[in-house]
Amino acid sequence: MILEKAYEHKEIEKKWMEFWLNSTIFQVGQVVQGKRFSIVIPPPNITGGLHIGHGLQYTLHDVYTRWKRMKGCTSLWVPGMDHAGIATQYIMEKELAKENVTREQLGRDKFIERVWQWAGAAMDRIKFQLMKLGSSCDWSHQHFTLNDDLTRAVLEAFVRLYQERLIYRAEYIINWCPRCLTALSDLETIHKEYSGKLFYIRYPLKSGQGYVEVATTRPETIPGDTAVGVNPNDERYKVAIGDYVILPVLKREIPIIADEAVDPAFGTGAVKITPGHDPDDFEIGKRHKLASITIMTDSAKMNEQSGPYEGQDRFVCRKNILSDLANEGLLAKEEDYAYSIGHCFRCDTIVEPRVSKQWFVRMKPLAEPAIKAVEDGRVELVPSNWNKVYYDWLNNIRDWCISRQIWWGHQIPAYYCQDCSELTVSVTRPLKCQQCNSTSLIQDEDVLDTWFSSALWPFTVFGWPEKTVDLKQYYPTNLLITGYDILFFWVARMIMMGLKFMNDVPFKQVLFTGLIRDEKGNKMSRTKGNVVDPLEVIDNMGADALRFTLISQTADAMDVSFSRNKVQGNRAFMNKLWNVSRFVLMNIPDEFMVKPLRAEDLSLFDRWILTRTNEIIQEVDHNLTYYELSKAGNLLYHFIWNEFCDWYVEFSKPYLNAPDEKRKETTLNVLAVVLGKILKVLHPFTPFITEELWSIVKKLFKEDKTLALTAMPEYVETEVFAESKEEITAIQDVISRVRQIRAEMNIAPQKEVSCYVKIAEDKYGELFTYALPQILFLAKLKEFFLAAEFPADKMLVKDSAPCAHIGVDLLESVDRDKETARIEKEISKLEKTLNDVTAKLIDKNIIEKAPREVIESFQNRKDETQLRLNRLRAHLHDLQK
RNA sequence: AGGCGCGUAGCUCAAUGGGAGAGCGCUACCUUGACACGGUAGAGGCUAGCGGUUCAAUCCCGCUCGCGCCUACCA
Repeated sequence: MILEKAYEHKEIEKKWMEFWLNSTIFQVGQVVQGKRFSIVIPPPNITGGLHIGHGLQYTLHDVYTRWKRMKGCTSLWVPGMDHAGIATQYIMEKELAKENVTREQLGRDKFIERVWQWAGAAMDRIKFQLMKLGSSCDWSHQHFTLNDDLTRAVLEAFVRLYQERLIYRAEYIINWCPRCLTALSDLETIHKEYSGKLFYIRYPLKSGQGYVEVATTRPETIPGDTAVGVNPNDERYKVAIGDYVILPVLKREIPIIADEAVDPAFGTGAVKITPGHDPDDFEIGKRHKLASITIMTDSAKMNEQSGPYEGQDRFVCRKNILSDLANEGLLAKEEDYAYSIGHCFRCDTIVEPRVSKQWFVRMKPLAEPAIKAVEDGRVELVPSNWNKVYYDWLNNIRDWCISRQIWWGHQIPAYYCQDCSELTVSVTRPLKCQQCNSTSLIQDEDVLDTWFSSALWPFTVFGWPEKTVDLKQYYPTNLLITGYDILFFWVARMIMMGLKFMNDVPFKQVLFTGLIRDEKGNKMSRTKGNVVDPLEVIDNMGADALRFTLISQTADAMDVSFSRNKVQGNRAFMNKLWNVSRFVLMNIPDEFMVKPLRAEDLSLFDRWILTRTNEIIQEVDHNLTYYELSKAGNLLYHFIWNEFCDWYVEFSKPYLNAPDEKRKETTLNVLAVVLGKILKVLHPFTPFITEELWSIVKKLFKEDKTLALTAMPEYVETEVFAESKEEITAIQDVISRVRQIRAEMNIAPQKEVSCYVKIAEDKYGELFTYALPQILFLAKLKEFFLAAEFPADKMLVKDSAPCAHIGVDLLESVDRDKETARIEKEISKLEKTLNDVTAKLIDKNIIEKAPREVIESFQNRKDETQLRLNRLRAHLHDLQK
């Protein structure tokens, strides 16, 4: 079978994608024996398609899933998606806006129905994208956070935490998005640097004798002030403590209080206290039993508490208040001031801290075991420099606001009695109030933070709270792969919840990936328009090329710049692999079957490539074990291209074209064996092309399994011949030197010349004689002579390698100037090396203190360099005669 | 403010306590029956700066400069 001349990924990827989709080879059985590997997907959300960052993460998932499968594990990758409450609702509202409909007009049920339609389409699209990428998920295990089974589990978890008082409902200051009209957790509030102003405002003393000056960035919250705070040790204000000031604008009396939290060095040392709209002030207010006044509506317009400003947007109000203060002479000064300000993670609106009744998870008791799990190694973070960040966050953790005032999500299973206002928390709707038996119960309107359900993902996908076989077999999972950006959002919370509900960690290792940036290192974002669509890249250059590029670039969770050029380079690599396979198949006769290799049949070249193949197999295994993905990728790239293709295949050609049938057959055997191993080792990285090639090559081995289900090759000691490497190096050196001379002397590539070598050691005589066909072929030589002395009657162009002194007879007059220049250049290089190494060898300190091996290596380098230098100097001398 | 990371060839990035590499780009030659998504040869770097440890530093330590990110209740 002859392959097409170039690798065309489109047809082939389509073929294997359909095969994988329609077969059950990636489905794990109900009850499995032996080693297991399980990994759950960080569920992509249904707001849109996958981006290139997903592409990286899911490629790594697939590499490990396939690798473990080929290493004999029952390998399960659980796919799924999450419902992304706020984000999805945001998008749906925008969709509805196109139809001039609001969600309120539609009503909750109809709205949810619409979102489900959207979700269905989105999930299909994501599944398609995952398939395009080559993902070997078990689709029979697919989950969605809002499906009935997971919903039940989420509610169950909520109820249990509530019963243990780890979930509570309280009035508290939270981050409020005035656009999404919902509470946000601290993590969903993105702090950004903001160039604003610091305003100094005078609050007149009640006595009428002067004023206290406060500094604030938010004058519009003045109507909410219920005190002015100073530090108790601040001499300037000691006498004022307990006194009252008149709140500007509203003319209300508020006390001057003392609190340690006030920094005397900042501003004027006095601060307005607004418990209703500032988290710190809220805490101070609690300590001093101050009133908390909410001065804005839920969409951040000033409310009736703001007197004349009622109805104004908060930023309009700021301007107006400032101008009123100025008119009254109460605005002392303003100065430029940069500070950070919270924004909604989804819609980027500036959040408004606001007091409201919300549901919270008590985090301290959950965080402690999670810290311990990483400390004692039950969970290993890779790379481990994330440990510190993880500990730091958990040690300073605050309670987690989990209620959201939206419709799309898990509705909180809390029911309020309309008659006695008793609260009942229950997975299923209670028939009557537990207190008064009233049947008039209303469920809490709010839904849970999406991340609450995500935190439960590693066990809910296996059927929790039922004690299922899956749960027993696949929990804890082996590995979690995700971006470091959701260490807190997700990883830490999963560990906490896993320990809480399963009494065991959710995964043993966490591999963090970097973020993918554009070619210039900028963050990708839809607004910048620099996002890369993985499907477009796959269509143009192939999924394997994309995968291999992503793998080769990822190291130590460092951010990577995505480069189309690199994908192009790897597409060329795929083509190279295709063509070397084509070469092997073209040379193999019909009916040929690979026979077991016998050491005595192997040529030097065979022994060498088998040695290298085994070394690579061992190294790649090591790299994957230690999450050195880019090393593994680069290793394979260079082995396949620069060793197998550039050298072994070329060495093999003279044998394939020679009459020695036995030699030819062994060579074909080795070509097939090495190619087969390459396809297997490469398969987790580039599944499509390797499956396709294997589907043809496998006949040679009388195998019929699909490549994904074959066993990963292992290091075979009997196929390792250490001495072959040095011998091959000598042969390569001779060939390279001749090629160099030819190139520098502008000898036409097709012109065959003669070559004379004076070998450095006897053993090379035998070696070069053995490799004569290869040397003649690859150096494009007519004749190759082993000589004690170079023939005196020839004008040779000479060079020197460690194994031999080489003279090439160009059969034309040598340009003496050119040759002189060439030799002088090389001499100067060698002289530098010689000087460096000689200096080391006469340095007493080094001689006395450096290890013996190092000294020996210096000595060897010196001898070798000296030898080559002598030869070239002699040659130069001859030239100048 | 604290923490983390980065600074190596034109670009994107590797590497190692003892001779600095790759991919792309660039130059020259070559359409040679696996491959022009190719081949052969080549140019290009006082490894950000300063100091320290060491016989030896691109690598280990400290400082400086530059860049990026994360955390934080600096009004």
